Amino acid sequence: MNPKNFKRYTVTAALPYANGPLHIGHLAGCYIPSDIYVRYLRSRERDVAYVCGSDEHGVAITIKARKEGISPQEVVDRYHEMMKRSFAEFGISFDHYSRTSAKIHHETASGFFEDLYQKGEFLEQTTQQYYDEEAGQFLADRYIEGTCPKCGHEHAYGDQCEKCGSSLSPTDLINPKSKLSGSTPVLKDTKHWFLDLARYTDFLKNWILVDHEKDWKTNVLGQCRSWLEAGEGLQARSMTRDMDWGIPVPVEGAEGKVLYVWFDAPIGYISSTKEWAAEKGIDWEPYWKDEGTKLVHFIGKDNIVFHCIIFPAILKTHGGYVLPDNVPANEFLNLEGDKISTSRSWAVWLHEYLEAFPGKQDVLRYVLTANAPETKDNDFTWKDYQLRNNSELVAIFGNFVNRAVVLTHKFYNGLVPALGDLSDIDRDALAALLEFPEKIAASIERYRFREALSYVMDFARTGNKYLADTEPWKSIKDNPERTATVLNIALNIAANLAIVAEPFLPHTAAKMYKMFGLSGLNWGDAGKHGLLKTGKTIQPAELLFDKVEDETVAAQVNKLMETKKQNEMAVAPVTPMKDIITYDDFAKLDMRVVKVLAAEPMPKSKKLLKLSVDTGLGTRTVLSGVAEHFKPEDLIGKQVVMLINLAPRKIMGIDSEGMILMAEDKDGSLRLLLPGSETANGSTIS
RNA sequence: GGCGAGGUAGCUCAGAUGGUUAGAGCGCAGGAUUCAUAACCCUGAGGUCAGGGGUUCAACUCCCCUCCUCGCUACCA
Repeated sequence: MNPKNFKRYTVTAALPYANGPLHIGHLAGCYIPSDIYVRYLRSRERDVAYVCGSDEHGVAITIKARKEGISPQEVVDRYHEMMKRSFAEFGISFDHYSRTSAKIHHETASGFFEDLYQKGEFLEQTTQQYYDEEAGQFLADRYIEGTCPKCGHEHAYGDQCEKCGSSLSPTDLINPKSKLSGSTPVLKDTKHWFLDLARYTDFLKNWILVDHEKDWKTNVLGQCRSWLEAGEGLQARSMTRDMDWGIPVPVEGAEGKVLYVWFDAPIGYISSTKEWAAEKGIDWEPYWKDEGTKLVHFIGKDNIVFHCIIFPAILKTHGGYVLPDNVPANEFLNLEGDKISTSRSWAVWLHEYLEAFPGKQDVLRYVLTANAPETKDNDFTWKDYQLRNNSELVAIFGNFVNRAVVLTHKFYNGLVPALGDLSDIDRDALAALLEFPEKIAASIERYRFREALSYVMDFARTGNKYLADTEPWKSIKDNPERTATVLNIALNIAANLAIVAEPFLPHTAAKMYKMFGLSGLNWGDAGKHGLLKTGKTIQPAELLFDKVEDETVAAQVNKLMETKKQNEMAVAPVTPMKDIITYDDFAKLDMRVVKVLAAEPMPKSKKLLKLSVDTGLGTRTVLSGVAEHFKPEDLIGKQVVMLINLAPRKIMGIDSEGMILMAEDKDGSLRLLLPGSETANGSTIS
C-alpha cells in the first residue's frame, strides 16, 4: 500500500527495561529514529499515536531489587522517572509514555492471555523446576547458582556461565544452590502455558518472507529467516513464569505464576495507547484495529524475534488487530570500539551527557543519526562527535544561518529586504527550495534517516554556496537592489531549513523559528519562498552551535579510559580459593607429565584440537578446547600436564581420554604448563 | 561448524531490477574569498569495489569457493 493512503499511524518505540539509566545506544537504536519519523509525520499533519513506556517486569529487576535491599517497585519507580526525564530532555516526543506496572496494562495483558487461553491456544506442560523450600518459591534460572559443568566455575548461573560463556539449563549445574536462601533447591513439578509457535510458521513465512520481502530491511528479514527456516523450526515458548513480580496468570490453578515479560511487554504498546486515548477523550481502537492504520515498531536488533514472530503471532491469534507494516530494527552502536555494556558501565549515559554538555541535545541527536547503525553495527567515538559538531553543524549549518541573519542586520537593520528581479542563480536556489523537502521526505518514509539527514546538510550547503556565488557583501556597494533579492532568498532558504531540520534537530529548529519570528509552520510550507515576508523583523543572530574543543572530548575519552581500567580490575579478580579438601581428595587426581605426539584441528569444530599424547602408559587421544589459543604446531612435541584418570567422555563422536591442564590468564588466554626441563613421559605430579 | 549480517577511497558510509571514465561527507593538498564561530566557496590527489574462479558482449552488482569482522548457535572432560 502506498504510505500516503494510510489513514493513521501507530508508532511504537521499544519499551526500555527499567533496571538502569538510558545511554546513547538506546537513543541511536530506536528512540531517535522513531522520533524523527513521528515528528515528520506530524509535520505532514498525519494522524499519529507515538507510544512507549517502561518495561518493569522480569527477573532482572527482582534481582536488582534484592541486591539493593529494596522492593522491585522501588527499582522501577526510580528508573521510570529517570528514563522519562531523559526522553523529555532529548526531545523524544512520545504522545504517551506509560509503564507496564500500570493497572490498565495489567488488565490489557491479562485480557490477551485469557482470550488465547479460551481459544485453547496454549499447550499446558508440566515440567520440573528447581524450588527453594526455605523461601517457598520456584527459582528463576538466574536465582540458581552452582558449579559450571563445563569449566568448573563455581558461581555459574542457571542460564549461563559468565566465565566460559556457555549457556546452561539449571539442571546442568553441579551442586546447585538457591541465591535466595542458600539452600539446595529441589526439583518440583510446575505447570506452564506454552505458545505453540510452530503452528504459525506458514502464516509467518508468508507474511514476512513473501509479503514484506521488498519493504523490510535485510537485517530484519535475515533474522526472521534464520528463526523460521531453522532446522528444528519454531519451538513452543512458555508464556508464564514462576514468580511473584509481574502480572498474575489469570487462570485457575496458576497461583504464584506471572506472565512472561516478553508476553506482556509488547502489549504495553496497546495499553499505552489506551491510556493516551482515555486522557485525550478519543477512541483507542482505530489505532490498533483499523485496516487503514500503519503500525510501525522501532526496535533494536535484539528484539526482532519478539516483534516479528511472537507478538504478531499473538495479535493474529487474538484477531481483530493490525499487524506491523514495518519493523525497522537498527543494529548496535558500539562505543570507542567496544560493545556498550550497562553492567560494565561502558556507556555514555544520557543524564551524564546533559550535565557535561548542557543545551547540546541536538548535537548528540545529530551525531547519532548521521552515524546510526541502520545497516550494520557502528561505532560512536568522541573524535567523530567533535568532528561532526565542528565541521558540519557549526561550519555548514550554523554558519549559513548566521551569515544570512548577520548580513540582514548589517545591511537592512534586521528587516527582511524585498525580492526583486530574479537571475538564473536565484531561480536555481528557489528550485532547490522545492526539491530538498521532497528528497528528505522520501528518505524518511523509507526509514533512511542518515540519508535524509545528509540531504538536510546538503540543503544548508546549497545556502552557503548561494551566498558565495552571489556575494551580497560586494553587491551592497553598487547594487543594493540585487543585495536585497539575495538576502530575501537566503533568509527564506534558512526558514525552510528550519522546517526540514525540525524532525532531526527540534531544539535548533525552535531557536531558528524564534529568530525569524515564525511559528506554526509545517512540512506543507516547505518549498515556499515567501515564508519571510518583506519588512518582517529578524531577531539578532544567535549562534545555533558552538565548537567543541579538544580538551572537552579528551576529558570524555579519559573518563571512559578510567572506567575501562576499573572494569579490568573489577572483572578479573583472582579467583577465590575453593573449599578445603583432604590429602585423600587430592591423591585421587592422577596428574602426569605427557608428551604431545600429534595435534590436529577437529573437523567441524572451532574450539577443539584432537591431540595424541604419550602418557608413558600408552598413547591416548584427548580432545582439548584450545583451538582458539594454540595452533597444532604450538603443541606438537611439547611436554604438558595431564589429568589421566578422568573418566573418558565422548565428544563429537570421539572418546577423549583425559584432560590437558592449562593456566588461564586474567584476559582468558591460556598458557601451557611445561616441566622445567625434559622429564620422562608418565612422571607423576604430586 | 550451522544460520544471519557485513567486508567499496586515510576515516564514516551510498551504490533498485548487471551496462558510459565507481559516488558523498569528513580528513588531506592547492586555489579563491572575507559577510560569517580561520568558518564558507572552488579544484585536486586517493579505490585492481576482501581474494580466487565462473556465467555474460558487459559484474561492485548474478553463481561457486576461500579469507576476515560482528550477532545467534553447537563442540571445550
